[in-house]
Amino acid sequence: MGKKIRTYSSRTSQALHLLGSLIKAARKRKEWSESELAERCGTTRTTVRKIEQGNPGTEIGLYFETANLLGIPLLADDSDELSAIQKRTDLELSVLPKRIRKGSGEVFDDF
Amino acid sequence: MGKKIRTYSSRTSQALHLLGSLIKAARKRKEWSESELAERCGTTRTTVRKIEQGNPGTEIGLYFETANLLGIPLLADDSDELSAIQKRTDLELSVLPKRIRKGSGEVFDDF
DNA sequence: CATTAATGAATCTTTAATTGAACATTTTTT
DNA sequence: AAAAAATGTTCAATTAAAGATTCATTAATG
Repeated sequence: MGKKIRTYSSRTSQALHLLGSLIKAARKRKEWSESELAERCGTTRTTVRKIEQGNPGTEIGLYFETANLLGIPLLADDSDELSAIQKRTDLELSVLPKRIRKGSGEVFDDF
Repeated sequence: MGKKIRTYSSRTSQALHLLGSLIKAARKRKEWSESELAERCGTTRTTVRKIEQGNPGTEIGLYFETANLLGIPLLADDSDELSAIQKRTDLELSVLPKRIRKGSGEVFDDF
């Protein structure tokens, strides 16, 4: 009966709202209408609209596609930097235990 | 008949894969199992798993919630910085035209 | 080495998002 | 002021994700 609602931290809402605004501003700088952006992203105006509003329920892939298309760098400024960070992360993962067991006691704060 | 498949740019896939790896590494540093993280995020292991794999179809809200919980800063280092950027973006939006018309000719590269 | 729990993986149901459409509103241009 | 196009808003139908469950595998522990 009670619908199951998902809640998000204010930090998440804040960050998503900002991301949406950044996308909207970038689109206007490029002089693209909502429909134009939607077409370029392979989606619809309805969805572009949700993205620009910072909707949490929208799939991350479309957010990233949109941001990329508009030249908004996420996580890193370029593909090479993404690779570099990926490499470091993989290295760290190879050092961390493959599985975490409760009560293992150890603390891994060496990074 | 043919299923409609959505494709993503390599840049998007790369960034999402990295984000998943960053989340996985952060979880292990905190010594949380997949189930533990899922519970804390208000979701399930199935979904946490998709996130750590960088699945593009998963909702962005859960990605952000997870990252926040693990102390991975997205877009800005803290809430105050988010607010500051939001303020600047709103200002820019107030200057940009409310609607974009094709063939308006003008170029807005003053930012 | 035996035990135990985390991870990997697959399937099915439930739930929600994307899509596509239509229409009203409002900004921008002529 | 009129026209045209972008934006705001709502809705039903389609499609896909989240959730729940089960089972196999394998790393970590005593």
